[in-house]
Amino acid sequence: MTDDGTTTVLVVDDDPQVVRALRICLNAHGYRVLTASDGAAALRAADQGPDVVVLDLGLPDLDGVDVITGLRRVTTAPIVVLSARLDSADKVRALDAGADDYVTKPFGVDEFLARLRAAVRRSTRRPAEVAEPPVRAASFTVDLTAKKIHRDGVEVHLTPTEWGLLEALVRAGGEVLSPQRLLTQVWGPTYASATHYLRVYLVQLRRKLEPDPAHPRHLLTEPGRGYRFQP
Amino acid sequence: MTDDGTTTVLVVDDDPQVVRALRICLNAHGYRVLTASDGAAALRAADQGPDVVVLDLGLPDLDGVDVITGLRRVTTAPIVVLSARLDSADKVRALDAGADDYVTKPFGVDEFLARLRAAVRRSTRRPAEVAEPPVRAASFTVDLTAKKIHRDGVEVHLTPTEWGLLEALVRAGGEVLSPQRLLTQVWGPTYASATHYLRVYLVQLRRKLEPDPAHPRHLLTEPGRGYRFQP
DNA sequence: CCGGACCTTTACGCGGTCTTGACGGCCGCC
DNA sequence: GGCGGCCGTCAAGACCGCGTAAAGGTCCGG
Repeated sequence: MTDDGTTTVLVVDDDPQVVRALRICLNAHGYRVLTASDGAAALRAADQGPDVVVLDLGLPDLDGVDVITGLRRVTTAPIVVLSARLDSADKVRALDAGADDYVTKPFGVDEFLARLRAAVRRSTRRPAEVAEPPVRAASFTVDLTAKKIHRDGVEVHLTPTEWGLLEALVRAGGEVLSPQRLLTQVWGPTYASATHYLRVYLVQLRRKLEPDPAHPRHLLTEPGRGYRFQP
Repeated sequence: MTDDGTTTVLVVDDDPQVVRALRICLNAHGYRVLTASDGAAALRAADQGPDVVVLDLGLPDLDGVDVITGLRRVTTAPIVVLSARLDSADKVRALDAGADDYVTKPFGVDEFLARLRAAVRRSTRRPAEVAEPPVRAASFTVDLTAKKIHRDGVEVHLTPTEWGLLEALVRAGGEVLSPQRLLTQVWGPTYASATHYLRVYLVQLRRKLEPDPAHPRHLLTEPGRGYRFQP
C-alpha cells in the first residue's frame, strides 16, 4: 500500500478489452492500477510492489501455475486468479501454487470487488495478528516472518533445510528439543532416527551464526537430550 | 502431545479435498493428523485426545456452534475454525461458543500454520507455568522440570543415567525403592537383576551431591530393601 | 551440457559415558 | 574363626554420541 493509503492492483490479462474494463472499474473505486499482458511482463511489474495481483490464467507465453510460482518468489501480495475454466482441478492447482482466491468468468463486478477487498484485508491484517518480532541473540537476529537472518548488519543466507532447523529451535523458545522432535519437524516422520543430519546441519548453522563455532553460545547441545536455542 | 513431542491435530471437514490437502500439509510439518468428516465423527475422534482441533463450519449433520459446544464437553484442546463466511456475526458466535481462532477460507498456508502454532502454544504454556517447584535437600536442590541440580548455588552436571536414577528416587518422595524397581525404571526390565549398576551409580551421585559421600544424609541405603531419598 | 547450490552419505577423531571386573569392608551365619 | 552375601569403591576398557571434514549425488538454471 502506498503511503497515502491507496491500494495498488496489478492486472495481468492478455485481452486488452478485459484490461481496459478492469482499469476503469478499479480506478473508479479508488485503486491504483498496473497492467501486464503476459507472464514475463507480470513478473517484471511485480517488482513495483503491488498490494494485490489479479491474474488471468491462459496467458500466451507461460503456464498459469508457472506464473503464480514465479510471482510467489518475488512478492507475498495476494493473488486473485481469473479463469474461464470451471474445472476444480485447475482451481486446486492454482491455489496449491500459491494463489489466494479464484474467480470464474464471467463474474459480477460486485463479487469481484468483494473478493479483492477480502484478499487485501487478509494480507494486510496478517502482519498485525500473527507477526512475530525478530528474535535477538548476542551475535545475530532471526526474523521468523521475513525468514531472514542478520549478523553484524549483513544478511546471512541459509539453505531451506538450515532455515527449517533454525526455525524449529527458535520457536521452541529456549526449550530443549529432542532429536526425534527436530527430525520429524524438519525432515518428516520418516527421518526420525537419522540423527546424523542434525549434527551435520548444526555444524553448518553454528559456522554461519556463531562467533566461535567450536564453543557455541546460542545453538547449544544438551548431551543425551537434544538441542536448545539460547537467545 | 504424544511422548515424543509430536502434536496431534484433529481435522474436521466434509470436503475430502480439503482434508487431504490439510493432512499432507500438516504431516509435512511434523504433525500427527486425525480426521473426521462430520460432527458426530468429530465428537468421537475427540476421545483420542488431539492437541488441537481444526474445524470447518458448515458440516452436513450438525450446526457449527453445536459441534463446538459438543467438543468443549469432551476436550479442552484449542479449536481453530475454518469458514468460507466472512460474516463477522458468525465469527462472534463461533468464538463465543468456545472456538479459539477463526480463519476464513481461502487462507494462506503460512497464516494457517502460524495460527495453529499460536493456538497450541497458548494451550501448552499452562502446564509449563504449573511447573513443580524444585525439591530441596540440605545440601542441594533438584529441579525436576528443568532437569537441573544446584549445589551451593552452582549447577552440578549429571549424566543421563545419573539423572534418571536421581529422578526416580526423588519422585518416590522418601519411600524406599527396591533394586528391581529402580533398575527396571532407569535401565529397563532387562536389567532387573544387575544390582551392581546401582551401587556404582549411587557412589557417583553421592560423590556429586553429598557433603560427605561416605556418610550419606540424603541418598540412603536401606540394607536388604533398597534405596531411599531423604529430603 | 555444464556449473553451482544443496542434500545426502561416508569416514574419522575425540571425549564423555557406560559397563565390567576386581577388591575390600561389614555383618550375620554356620 | 571361617565363610558367604551384601554393599561401597576404584579403575580400565568398551562403547556411543557428538563434531568435523569431505566426497558423491541430485536437481535446476544458464
